[in-house]
Parts: sequence; C-alpha cells; structure tokens
Amino acid sequence: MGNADRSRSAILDAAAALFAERGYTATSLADVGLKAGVSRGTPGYFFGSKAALYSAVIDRCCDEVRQAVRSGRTRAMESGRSPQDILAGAVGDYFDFLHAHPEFVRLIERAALGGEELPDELQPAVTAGREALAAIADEVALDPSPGGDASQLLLSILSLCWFSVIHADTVAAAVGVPLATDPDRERRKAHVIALVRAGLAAPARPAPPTRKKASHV
Amino acid sequence: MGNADRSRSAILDAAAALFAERGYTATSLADVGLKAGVSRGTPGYFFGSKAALYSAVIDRCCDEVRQAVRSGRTRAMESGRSPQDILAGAVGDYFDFLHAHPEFVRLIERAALGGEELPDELQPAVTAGREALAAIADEVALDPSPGGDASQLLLSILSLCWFSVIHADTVAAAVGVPLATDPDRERRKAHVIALVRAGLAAPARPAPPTRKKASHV
DNA sequence: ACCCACTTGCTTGCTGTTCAGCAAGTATGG
DNA sequence: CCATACTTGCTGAACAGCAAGCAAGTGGGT
Repeated sequence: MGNADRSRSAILDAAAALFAERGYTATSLADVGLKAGVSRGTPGYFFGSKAALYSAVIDRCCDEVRQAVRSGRTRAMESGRSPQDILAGAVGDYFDFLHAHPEFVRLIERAALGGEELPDELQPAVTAGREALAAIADEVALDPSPGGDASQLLLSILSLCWFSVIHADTVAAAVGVPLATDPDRERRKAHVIALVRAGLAAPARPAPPTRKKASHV
Repeated sequence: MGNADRSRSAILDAAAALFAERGYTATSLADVGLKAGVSRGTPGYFFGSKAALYSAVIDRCCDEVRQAVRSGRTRAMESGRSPQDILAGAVGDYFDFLHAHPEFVRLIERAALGGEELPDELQPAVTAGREALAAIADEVALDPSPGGDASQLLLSILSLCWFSVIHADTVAAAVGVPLATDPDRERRKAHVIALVRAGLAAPARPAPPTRKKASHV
C-alpha cells in the first residue's frame, strides 16, 4: 500500500500546522489524520500517542532551526566585516527566517506560553526549543557578561523579530505597520536593524524616574 | 448563605488565572469551580456557558487596561516635559504595567495567537482584546503617519515591553537576562528606554543587503 | 504464507450543559 | 411571634458528545 515515509511526514506536516494554529489541546488526532489525507487512527499508529506526535513535531522544528542557525553562523563568519555589520546581517537573516516560518514561531510561542496541558514527558522537547534560541544567543553575543548590555540587546533583538511575526496582522496592523507584502517586511527589517545599530552605539544610561504604580487587581 | 457577587468574582478570578496559564481548551469548568472554591456546576450556573465565561474574563481585562491607559495618558500630559521624556516615561509606565499584570498579557497573547482554539462566537471578545492593544497604541503615538518611523518605533516599543513579560523565565533567562527581581526588571526597563531614545535620535537608513534565503520546508 | 501499512469498531474517560433539589434567606399574613 | 409561601445561591447527579487509545481486522506486495 502507501509509502510509510510519505505518510509519516504528511502527518508531521499536518500536525505542525494544526498545533501551531489551534494549539495542542484543541487539535485532535482525527483532525491531523484528516488534514494529512489518512484515516483517523493513522497518526496514533505511527507515533503511538498524541504526546509523542507533538514531541516529534517540536523536535523537527528545532532541528530545522539549529540547521539554519549553523549555516547562518558560518556565513556571518566568512564575510570579514565589522562586528556591527555582522550583527546587522545576522539580525536581518533572523528576521527573514522567522517571517519565512511563521508556523514554527507560533508553535514555539505556544510551547513557551506553556501550561497548555503539555504532558510532562514533553518538557525535554520544549527545553530543546529553548536551547535552539540559546544557541542563537551564543552565536551572536559580543560581550557575554550575563545581564550586561550584550544580553540585553540580544533579548531586544529577539523581541523585535519575534513579535512582528506573531502579531503581524493584529497588533502591527492596528498601529499602522503593514507587514503583508515583501517591501513592507523589508521596511520593518530596516527599522529593526537601525534600532539595533543605534542600541549598539548608545549604551544604557540611567533613565529619569517613572513613578511606580501601586496598582490593585 | 453565600454571597453571589463574591462567588461571581471568585469564579472570574479563577477563570482568568487558568485561561491565562493553560489556555481556553485545556481549562475545564470543573477546574474553575475548584479553584474558585465553589462546586463543579457553579461557573455554568452564573455564566451560562464556558464561552460566555471566557468573554466575561476578557471584558474585565480590557476594562482594566482601558482605565490604566486613560490615567497614564492624563499623567503624561500634565507633566510639561520634552516629547522625548514624555515618551520615555510612557514606555516605562507601559513596561511596569505589563510586568505587574502578566496574567493579562498571557491571556491576550493567547487570544492573539489562537485562531480556532476558541469557538467562533468568541471572536468579538478576542477582537475586543486586540482593540485594547490598539487603544494603547493610539494613546502612545506621537506622530501618526502610517507606516512611517513613528509607527515603526511604536511597534518596537510594544514588542520590547510585551516579550519580556511572556518569556521572562524562559527565553530571557536562556539568553542571560534575569527578570525575577525588581532591580532586574528596572535594568531591563532602562535598557528598553535607552533603545527607544536611541531609535528616536537615529532615523532608519537603508541597511547593507542581507542575502535573501530561498528556504525550503 | 507473511509482513507491512493502514483502517474500523469499540471502550473508556472526560467535559459542557441541563436540571431537580436543597438550604438559607425574605416577604406576607395572621 | 410564628407559619407559610416564595426567592436566591448553590450543589451534584444525569446525559450526551467527543477524543484517545487499543484490538481486531483488511488488503496488497513479496
């Protein structure tokens, strides 16, 4: 009958899409089977359990990320440019990568939000996802003092690239930043890179005090 | 006999916490009842349906946000400082507010992420959540030219403040930015504000090209 | 004949919703 | 003061639907 590998990867694809779109709990194995063009029970047949399927999906995502990070790294090293330019290039590449894989971003975002009834045995998978991020961190770090400006800037880079993927057609649209077309994204990318460059040049100074809120609720 | 208002708000509190922590689908009305200290059937008794309960939770969140935004706005107007300082203060306040209400952030983040995790009749509630964000956007905006530098910077501000709440003990920790204590958060806030100030000073220039990826997957 | 990929039927447990009922109050009338 | 009728807040059992997991199949290729 049908090819097992083809079915496996079809199921993996379908599951990744559905988990990213609806979340783990809201996705049934029957849905996955339907989307993958197989029967209700086939996902369970191949992966044993829903949790294992999810784990496989996360693993595959992390592998892809690791690969992309690695290739991006070697590329950045080869070009013998200034650290600022290398960082700017890396930021741009990261931005492009995330925007090319929104499904991955949503998947990891859901995992990071956590809770969502992820069985305990998946915690390793989630940790792997975090490690992939941490790897990016290591590659880019200039001054690895923890809690220092380098870490802060790195976190800012991640924030800037991450957010506009997740909230491209909600928040971004609401505040007047279109991200639908390629030129739109290029504009956004240019802004992010400019911000990062500016942040590289200007180290943090103590800001004027902002009143602390003793908020209720 | 029990007080109805007390029960209602206990249920609302419990539901908000659980929806934020686990997501909509992964939270059962029985869980809500248990956490609220009432019986399994009471949430349904008061709110009619799970969807309506969720809607009520979102509504309450949005009200709180609107109120905070309004008060923050008047405060920013009163102090007759320079635009840069006003913006810096607003960013700081926004940062503080989000970090003081992580539950709200996670709730809205889930709403923004989750297309079909929620039944269709809740779409209005989700839209309301997004509008709350958009409202914040409007209040903070200085120069409303759409797609221009102001919008870009505003989106960056939202990204920077938002991200560190959601990923405080995952990504941030992984890249070496602690956010557990108050001084930690103050350091982060100072960095964000410094970045924004730097971005205010340096308008975007065309960046050196970063090779476009023809990525598979 | 046998394996391999896959399907279908069934069980079991959980979840939302409904509902009859109960306990604690409040109003009414004597 | 008390008894009766009625309302309100809340409970827990019953019901129906769905989803995961298992087991017994089907069927084609070798």
